[in-house]
Amino acid sequence: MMYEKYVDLLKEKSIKITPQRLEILRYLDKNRNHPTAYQIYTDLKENNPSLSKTTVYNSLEILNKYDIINTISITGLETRYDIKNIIHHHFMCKKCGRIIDIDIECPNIRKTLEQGHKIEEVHGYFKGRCRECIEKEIDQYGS
Amino acid sequence: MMYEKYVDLLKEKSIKITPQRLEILRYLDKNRNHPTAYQIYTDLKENNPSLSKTTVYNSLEILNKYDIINTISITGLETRYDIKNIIHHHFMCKKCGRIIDIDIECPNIRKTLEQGHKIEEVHGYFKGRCRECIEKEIDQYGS
DNA sequence: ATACTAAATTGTAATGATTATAATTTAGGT
DNA sequence: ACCTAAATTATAATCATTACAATTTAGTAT
Ligand SMILES: [Mn+2]
Ligand SMILES: [Mn+2]
Ligand SMILES: [Zn+2]
Ligand SMILES: [Zn+2]
Repeated sequence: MMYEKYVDLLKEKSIKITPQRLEILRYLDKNRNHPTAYQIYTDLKENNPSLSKTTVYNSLEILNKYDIINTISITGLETRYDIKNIIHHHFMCKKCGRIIDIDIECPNIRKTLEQGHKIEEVHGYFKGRCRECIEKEIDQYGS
Repeated sequence: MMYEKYVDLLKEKSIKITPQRLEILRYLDKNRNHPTAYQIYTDLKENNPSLSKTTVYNSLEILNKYDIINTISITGLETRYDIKNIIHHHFMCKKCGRIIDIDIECPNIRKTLEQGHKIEEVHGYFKGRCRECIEKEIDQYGS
């Protein structure tokens, strides 16, 4: 019952069901903070000591290939992962590093299609200073 | 006269003018195909044998910091660079690897600002199959 | 023009994310 | 219960980027 949801997701796509894939899927479902492969690996390793980093990478690759998760390359440093939900953009705070969901679609797709290209992925990334960090600065140094 | 334009750009920002920085700037001005640091390095190295890879990275970093160039993290693998011109998005073809300019701004910025965040960078990335690659496939296998 | 100095350049080594490889284990079908 | 292709694992390799320390240089002051 705890993993049923994820079993179904994998069954739909006829991907082989393994405990590792289920754990990773559940992790991404519970942790919507766009973790790195390494974060997923170390967190899950606590309760699954035999888990291998390679398996995390392999699993993320196949889950992405079958459109169950998304990749985010906003930092330029490492790939972040997001379980697929409604389409949205991302905002990265350059101060605290958080990656925040911005619930908008991209209305610009038309222009790309007009030129004859076929769009399979849309990534909208903003970078700057988040509200919390701005407010903290005001508290500290005055408006 | 050949480098005057780039000398002025650096002077404006009070960045120290060095032959290496001028070469890199000129390269990015002439090569609008979003090259990697390594591509810039190897191409410039031919006529500037003493050029160091570290210098390319350092120069790109400072040029980016002073808003003379942009970084593009569309591949997720390595950073691409673009001399700053009008705001635009990028389309990457998963077949041929080209990164193509899409001349649109992002009309979604409002939503991010509404939430109190301060936007300093906007990155719009599309991925898919470019027109040329699609046409080639049709030629080969029929529509 | 010369001398000075902080900053830039250079070559090399280190880091860190990701991928390749090969041996072992396992999921799912017969 | 067995078989086999696929998945997992540990380890090593790769590749982009950064750190470091010695050398050179741009820009300024003398
Ligand atoms: Mn998200
Ligand atoms: Mn561009
Ligand atoms: Zn923040
Ligand atoms: Zn193409």
